[in-house]
Amino acid sequence: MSRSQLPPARLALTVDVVIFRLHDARLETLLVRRAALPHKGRWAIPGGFVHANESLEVAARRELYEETGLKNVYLEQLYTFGDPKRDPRGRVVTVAYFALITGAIQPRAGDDAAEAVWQPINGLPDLAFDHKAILDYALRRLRYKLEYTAVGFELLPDEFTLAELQAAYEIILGDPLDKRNFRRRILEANVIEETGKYRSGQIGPRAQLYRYRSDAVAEVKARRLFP
Amino acid sequence: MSRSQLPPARLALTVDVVIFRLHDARLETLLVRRAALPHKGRWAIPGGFVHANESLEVAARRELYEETGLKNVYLEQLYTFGDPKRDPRGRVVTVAYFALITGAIQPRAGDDAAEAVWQPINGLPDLAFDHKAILDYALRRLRYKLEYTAVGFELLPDEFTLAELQAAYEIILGDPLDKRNFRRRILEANVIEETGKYRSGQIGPRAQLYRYRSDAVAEVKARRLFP
DNA sequence: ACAAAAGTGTTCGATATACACCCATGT
DNA sequence: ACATGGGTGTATATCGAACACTTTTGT
Repeated sequence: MSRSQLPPARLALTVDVVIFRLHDARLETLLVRRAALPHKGRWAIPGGFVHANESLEVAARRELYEETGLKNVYLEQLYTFGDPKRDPRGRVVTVAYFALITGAIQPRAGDDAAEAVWQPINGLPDLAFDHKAILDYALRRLRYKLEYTAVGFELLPDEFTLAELQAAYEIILGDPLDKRNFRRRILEANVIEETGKYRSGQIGPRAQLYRYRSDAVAEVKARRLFP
Repeated sequence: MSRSQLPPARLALTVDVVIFRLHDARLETLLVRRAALPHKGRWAIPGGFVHANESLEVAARRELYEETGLKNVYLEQLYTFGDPKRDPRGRVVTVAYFALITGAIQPRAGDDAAEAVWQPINGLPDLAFDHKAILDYALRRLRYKLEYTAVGFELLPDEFTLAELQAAYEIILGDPLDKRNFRRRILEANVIEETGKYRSGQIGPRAQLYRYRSDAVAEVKARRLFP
């Protein structure tokens, strides 16, 4: 207990943001190569210190913006990692977030990163600190959420075809889904609506474009979307 | 970014532990009355500062032990609350946990608490800091977990009757369950086993006592226990 | 013409839900 | 004897899974 006055702290707080995107039919995450010690030269999840008067989510969004130039993307707190030995410099507790973005963003290396690149989830390099554990955790959470909620849309552009949406689910969940069952479920879930527009330019018939229904509820006591 | 050296921190880290128990057919949580400023005299979730070389979970277990004398109970990280204004003393980030305990424990007030008492979830008093939000979040998570996993056992003694188990679920989920369906599901889920012993001393037939199967898996891709 | 991809229903098995009585035991 | 509470099975509705063909369009 003893909550009456703040103790002098040798303590730092960071946020790390696992950023996912779909690209070339693969799930990818953004990694930076560390330019400084410790773990200089190793790959890491982008992140940094929380500023003095900044909430955790604002800090995470700031990091995300510095790396990708994106605002207003899907972001969710994941878990807080606080093992006393996780950082050799001292006590550094990190609040991990995960973000889902859309499209082909050129990453920008921050001041502490030599490079920033998209890495496919399969075949990741060794990671600095406990970042492997953080990434594994984020991936589990992404798959879990995808089965229960409509969060998959966050990885697609504003308008998409049902085939593209199904492909996104298949890539992340890792196994094929039945086309007719998929379409029925996603439509009955009432989370997307037709735009009235079509995608053509391909061999075959034009495909109806859909958009996410901003007024969709989902989530609360929702039945599993893909059991 | 700038992760090369630790900044001087005016920052404190606490853990807060929402402790649930079942008592008198009600769900209760342990609250302490604050003995010091800020929020002196108001009710709060038990918690305190994380020590220098202590992991977050160890800190949470220590707080739990100080309040209840219990070790080895169910404990799970909930969420990290870090709004810069949540504590008037300065920047205090708290990692919230929730714990499930069993039986009639006499709470012990810590050094910063004037009293520690069990409060039924319905009709809670005003809480200090952002503790109302933390408690609401914990409650949502408890209900959610109960529907999908077998975590309800953590609120019961080692041996229990099916009627007691069903009552626990009904209290927490808030609506009645069909006796025959409940028994079928919980037995088919294969998470409990007969002890061979019976509870008697009541009017009516003796009730078989069950125990949690320690080798039960559950959780991973488990079907919803009570849809 | 041909290849690629969009769109569309039905059947069958599994699971969830609703529902009522008998009997053992303690008072 | 009576009140309390433990234990048990079935019928129906709903949901999930498997499955194939036709049509459109670009090359």
